[in-house]
Amino acid sequence: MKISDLAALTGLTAHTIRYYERIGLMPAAERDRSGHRAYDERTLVWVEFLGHLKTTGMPIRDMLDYARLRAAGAGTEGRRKALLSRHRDAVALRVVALTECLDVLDAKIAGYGD
Amino acid sequence: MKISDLAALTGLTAHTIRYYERIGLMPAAERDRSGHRAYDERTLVWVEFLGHLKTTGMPIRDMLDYARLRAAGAGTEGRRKALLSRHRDAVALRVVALTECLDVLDAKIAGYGD
DNA sequence: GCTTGACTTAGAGTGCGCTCGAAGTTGTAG
DNA sequence: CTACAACTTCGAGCGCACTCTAAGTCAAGC
Repeated sequence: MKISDLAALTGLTAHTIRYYERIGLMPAAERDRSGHRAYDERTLVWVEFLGHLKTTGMPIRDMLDYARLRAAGAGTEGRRKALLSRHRDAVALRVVALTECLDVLDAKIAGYGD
Repeated sequence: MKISDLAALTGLTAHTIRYYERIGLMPAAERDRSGHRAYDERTLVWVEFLGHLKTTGMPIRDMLDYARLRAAGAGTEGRRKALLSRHRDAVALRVVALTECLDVLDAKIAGYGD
């Protein structure tokens, strides 16, 4: 899979994928015989997971912490779990906040009548 | 109410309040006899509403559209309602997306065992 | 063989939303 | 009268997450 394929599948641009690699969010990609990046299924899964973290508003610096723990391999599971759990709780709080704001918006909208 | 009071009540800084005024998010503040900004209750309500828009991720340029319609007064209610309705729907979609991501996170966290 | 287009690198530029600093003025407490 | 804190304006700087440009390489199709 070339970088354009990964880009098409993930919705990122090739530029962004190289940027993610550069900052350490993705491991250095394998290369084909012409020096082009070659990706496999595992990378796709990882990028999609990053997408979930991004959708939920995790800053890149925290994704980097997680990526480094993942790269460090065995022995870091506890810290990875803790990191994700903290994030999960923060997201749950944001869902509550957003839901409350929806009520405010609905009231305001209703106030404008038909 | 001075700018520091409004800042304390809203959680913004005085710097940010002046910035909001500068870009047009807030009308030019009244001044007391020494040239200091003097706010009333209505401003507080407006800033709190801006806070709801901000919490729900509305970009400042959209808040500006809303603020300009509001400043234009009567006759813009329909457009104000439409703007808020569009935003409301976008927020509702984001709540759904976040909730789905919460499931993904929970599954991932569970995968790390105890 | 040559064009075309996707790839490569390094590094500069962009848009957002603040955030801060400098330099000066004013109101209040001791 | 003097400190001192809080206010004023203007404009520069920052952190984030990309986003794009330039200059060059490479492989495949006509």
